[in-house]
Amino acid sequence: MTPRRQQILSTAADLFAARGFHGVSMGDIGAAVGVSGPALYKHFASKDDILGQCLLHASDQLLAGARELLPDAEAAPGDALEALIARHADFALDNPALIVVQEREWGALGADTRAQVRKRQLAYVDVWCDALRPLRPDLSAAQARAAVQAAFGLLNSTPHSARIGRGAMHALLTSMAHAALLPWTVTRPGGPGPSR
Amino acid sequence: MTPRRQQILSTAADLFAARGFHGVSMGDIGAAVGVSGPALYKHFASKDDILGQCLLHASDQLLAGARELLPDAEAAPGDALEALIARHADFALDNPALIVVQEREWGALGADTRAQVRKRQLAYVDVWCDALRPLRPDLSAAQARAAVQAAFGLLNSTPHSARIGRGAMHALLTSMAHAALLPWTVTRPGGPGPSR
DNA sequence: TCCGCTGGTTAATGATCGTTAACCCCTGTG
DNA sequence: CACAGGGGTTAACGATCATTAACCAGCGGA
Repeated sequence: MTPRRQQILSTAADLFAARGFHGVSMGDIGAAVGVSGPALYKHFASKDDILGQCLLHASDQLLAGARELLPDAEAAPGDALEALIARHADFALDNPALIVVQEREWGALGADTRAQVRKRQLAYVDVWCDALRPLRPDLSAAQARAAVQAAFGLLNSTPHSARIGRGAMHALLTSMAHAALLPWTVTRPGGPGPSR
Repeated sequence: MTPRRQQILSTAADLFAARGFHGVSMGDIGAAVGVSGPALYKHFASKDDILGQCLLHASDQLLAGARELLPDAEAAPGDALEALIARHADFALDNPALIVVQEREWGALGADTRAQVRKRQLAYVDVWCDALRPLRPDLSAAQARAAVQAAFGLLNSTPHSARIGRGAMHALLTSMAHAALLPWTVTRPGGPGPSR
């Protein structure tokens, strides 16, 4: 993939995240990358194509990252979920625009592209559920999916706040997600807890 | 407020949540309430006015509901956060469209209305922080705000899943939010836990 | 040197949108 | 009965948008 394409996709994702797909014109995207309007058709077939490539790229990255983690965790199954949480937090902190666009604009996609993105998203949720369910046998399959989606909502809250540094945010989000999904495994640190 | 106005606001919120503010035309909103296009100007000054009233109404309801809870909780301060979580989960489950629009379209507002909505949202976060910080003295003010926003993200994940019934969803969300914000107070129920 | 391709440009086209204008019906009240 | 006003209609206007057309500069290979 040519660097121009990547630049356009990244810039468009930022604009879509800030103003919504229908709130951004081709002229806006072109101006943001230093060319003007119709030049974008040399790289993409249409505005919908730009959005589609954004979402396909984002869902691909998330799913591939999660699957990359799985072989390592077979020996210590309890750590798989931990790794998924940390990886997702990294992705959300590094690509807030992709996170926002992915959860906001999937309805603006054509049926075919939407199906492809949906497939990746469902597969991603499945990876999480496979990691969660052995640790939470009290949850039904549907409950596990809902819990995973809720954890995504927590981790994806990054774009709405981020007043503390990236490292602190990462630590906060991962610890909260861990507690939300595996509440009984939390150990109180040595420092002053809330009971005092 | 006349019932027609409320019908328009509610219908518009659903449409805005589904397709985004710029993805909905005045004709769409009119058709959804059974009138056509320009008739809406008998009730609202402009399309932006409709969005503004939606967001003002939503932020008002959330903030008023939270403040209504506070006096009752003065005797038992530890329960204030519990009540806020339960109330927010109720609101999110009952008004998914308002939740989506509120976190998605605030950027499309005019400066004046945006400031009003922002003020209510900040006050709402403050209510949560005031309830949380006595229970979590280990968190700085900024960390508490970020944690509260993350809890919102968790509770607001409702529109993205909701495959289990409302009661089960409410129980799941409140227990996860509790564990995420107050991890050390979680008690394992008598039933079969993950430790077998 | 000529040629074709890549990646630009500006102008034009047709559709859609927010908004206004002009008009109309109904209903309650003097 | 006259009539004012609330709530609706269709038609029209100007702006904006996605997309296409037509054209052009640079450049690597025959």
